[in-house]
Amino acid sequence: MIAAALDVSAATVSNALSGKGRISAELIDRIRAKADELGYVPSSAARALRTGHTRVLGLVLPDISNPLFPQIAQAIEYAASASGYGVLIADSRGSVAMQTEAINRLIERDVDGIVIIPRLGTRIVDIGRPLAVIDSPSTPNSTVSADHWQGGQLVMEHLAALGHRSFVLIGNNPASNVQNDRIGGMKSRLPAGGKAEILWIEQHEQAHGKASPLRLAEKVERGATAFAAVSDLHALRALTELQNAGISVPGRASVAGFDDLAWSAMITPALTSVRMDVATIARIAIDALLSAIEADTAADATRGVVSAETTSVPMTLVARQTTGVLTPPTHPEKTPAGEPA
Amino acid sequence: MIAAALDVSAATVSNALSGKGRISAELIDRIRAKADELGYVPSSAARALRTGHTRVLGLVLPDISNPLFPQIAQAIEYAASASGYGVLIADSRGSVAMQTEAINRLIERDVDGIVIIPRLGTRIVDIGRPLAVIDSPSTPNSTVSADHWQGGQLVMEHLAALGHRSFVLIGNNPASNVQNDRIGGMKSRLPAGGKAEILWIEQHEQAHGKASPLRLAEKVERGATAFAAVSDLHALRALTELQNAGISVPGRASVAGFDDLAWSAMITPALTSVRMDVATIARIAIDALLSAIEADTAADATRGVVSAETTSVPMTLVARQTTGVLTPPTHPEKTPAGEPA
DNA sequence: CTAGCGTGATTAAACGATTAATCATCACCG
DNA sequence: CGGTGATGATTAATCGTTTAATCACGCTAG
Repeated sequence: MIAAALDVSAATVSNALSGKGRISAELIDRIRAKADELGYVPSSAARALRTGHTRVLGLVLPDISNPLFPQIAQAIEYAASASGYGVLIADSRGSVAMQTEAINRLIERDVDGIVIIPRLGTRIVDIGRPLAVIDSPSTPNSTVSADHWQGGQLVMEHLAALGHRSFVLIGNNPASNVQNDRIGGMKSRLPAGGKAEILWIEQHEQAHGKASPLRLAEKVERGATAFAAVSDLHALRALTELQNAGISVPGRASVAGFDDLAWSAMITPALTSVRMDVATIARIAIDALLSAIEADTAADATRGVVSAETTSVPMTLVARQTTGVLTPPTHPEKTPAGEPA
Repeated sequence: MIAAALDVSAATVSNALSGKGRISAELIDRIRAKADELGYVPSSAARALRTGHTRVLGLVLPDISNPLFPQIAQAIEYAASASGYGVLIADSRGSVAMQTEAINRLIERDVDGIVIIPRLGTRIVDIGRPLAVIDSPSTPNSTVSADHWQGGQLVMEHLAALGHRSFVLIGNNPASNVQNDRIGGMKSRLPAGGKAEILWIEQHEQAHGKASPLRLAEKVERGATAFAAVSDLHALRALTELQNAGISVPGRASVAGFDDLAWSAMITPALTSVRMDVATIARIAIDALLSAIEADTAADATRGVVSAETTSVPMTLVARQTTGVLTPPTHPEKTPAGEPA
C-alpha cells in the first residue's frame, strides 16, 4: 500500500478513504492529499478478493447486429457507471450455444450480475447470481422492457387519425415476442372497417430470396395506403422501395417504423417512428439488479431473474414526414409518374 | 479452494489445472473431474491480485452514436475473448472531459490495456499502461486502421469506370482525419477532365438548419452525376433526397457510401459501399496490445501507444445498385417523371 | 486515586490463487 | 550399501485490501 509507506500507518488509509473507522479529520485530509498526489488507485483485485464483489456487471447481447444495440449499450453503461459499476460486454453472435459460452466467460470474470437482452425466446438458465432480463412484457421472465404493444397502438392510432384504412404490417420473424407485441398492438387499434395484411420478411425472403423486393407497389395498387413496420430498418426498406417505384410518400402511401434509429430523421422524407425510452429501461434494470446484489450480500441469495416494480415503460411516437393524409389523385400538380391514372 | 477440500491437496490444484508443476497424469484427471463436477471456477480476483493481471481490456468509444460501433465492438470483443480477455466498455458521450473520466474508470478497474477509437483528433494521454489507437493512417499515433485513402480511391475508380466525370463529394466534418482521408483518396483518382465539388454537411446545417435538404437536385441540374459520401449515413440521406425529387438512381445519378452498414444491402436500390475489414483491424490491435502487455510483464514497461507491423488494412468495394452508367435521357422506356426532356 | 470510558490509531486475520522452495519416496548406480 | 537424481506432492510466502479486535492514552467520575 503506497500511502502507508509515506506516512505512518497501515490499514488506516483504508478507513480514511472509505470513512469507515474512527479517524481524525486532520489525518483523513492528509491521507487524501497524499493519495491523489501519488495518483493512488486502490487495487480492485484485492478489494474484490476481500469483499467478494467485483462491482462489474455483464451485458449479454445475443444479436449485436441489431442497430438498436448502441442505444441500449450506452444506456446500460451509463446507468451502471452512475452507480459505480463497470460493464463487461459479451456478444453471443446469435447462436444459443455461444450465448451460454458468453455467460460462462462473464461468470469466470466474476461479475456481480448480468443484464441480458435475449432474442427469440432463449431459455434463461440459472447462473448463480442475479440476472436482469430486458425483453418484452409478454415474456414470462422479463424484468423490464418497453411497452411494445402500446407502441403499436400509438402507430395505428396515428395512421387511422390521418384517414388510413388499409394497412400492411411488416414484421421480420413471427417468433419474436417484441415483434408480435408491436403488431398485436397495431391490430388492436384497427379503425372500424379497416383491414390489415401482415408481411413477414423472413418468410418472404425464404420464398423469394434474400434482399428480394417486397413488391410493395402491388400492394398499393390493390389499395394499401399505409405501411407500418416493426423496425425502422424494415420501414426504410419499404420507403426506398416505394420511392423507387415512383410512389410518393406520404402522398400516396404512408410509412412508419420503430426504434427511431440514428438516421431516421436524416432521410427524405424523414421517417415517422416510435421510440423506446432506453435510459429509463436501463435505469430500472440496473436498479433492480443492484438491489438484488446488495440484498445478496445481506442474507438470502437472489440467484434468479430479478424483478422491478415497473415492468413496462411507455413508448413515444415521433411523427415526421413519412406519414400524412393522402394527396387527392386528381390533383395535377406534382404527382410522380408511374401512375396508371 | 473448493477442490482442495474434497481430495487431499492445497495448491496442487492450481498446478493441475494450469499444467505448471510436476503432477501425475492420474491426479490431474481426478482433479479436473472434481473441478467441473463442482462447477469450480477459479477466483479471478485472487488470480489478478497475485499475478498483477486482470485479463480485462478497456474499450473506449468516444462516439457511440456512430452506427459503425456495433461492428467494431463485436470485432474487438471477439478478438479479445479469443485470447482469453474480457472487454469493459466505456462510453465517453462525445465530450473530451467524459472521455478522460471514462479512461479513469477503466484504470480503477485495473484493465491491462485499452483500445481507443478517438474522434476528431483527441489528444492521447499517457495512462500508465499499453494503449492501442484505431483512427486513421494519417493520424500520428494510430496503431492500426483501415486505409481510408485507398478506400476513397476505390470509389472514385469505380465511378470513373462507369463514365462519371462530375462529382459531389459529401463529408460531414472537415476536422476528421478519417473523412479527410476518404475524400483525399477520391480526389487523387479524379479522371482526366473530371471535376469534384465538396459538400460538408456540418457546415451546410449550420447555415441552413439541422436536417435541412442538401439541395442535391440542383446539383444534378448543374451537371453532377455522381454523389460519393464518406459514410452510408450520408449516402442514404443523398439517395432518399434524390429519389424524393424524382431523380432515378442510378439512371440519372449514382450514389456511393462508406462502411457497408447493416441496412445498406436492404434498401432499394441497394447501396454501393466501401467496407473496412473490422475483424482484421481488431485482431491486429488486440495482438499489438497483448504483446505489449506480456512484454510489460517481462521487462521494460510499455506505457504508451503500441504499434503494429501492419498499420493500415485495405478496404473493399461492394458494388451494388446505386452506382451504374447513366441511362440515355432520350430513352423513352422506363424513365421516371420530373424530367424536363 | 483508580476504575471506566471515549477517541484515534494499530494489529492481525482473512480472501483465494500462484509459485518458489522444500520434502518425501523410490530407483538406480557405483 | 550409501549417494544421487528424478518424480510427485506439500509448505509457506505473497499479492493489497477490508474489518474485527486490540491497544495506548488522556479524561472524567466515583
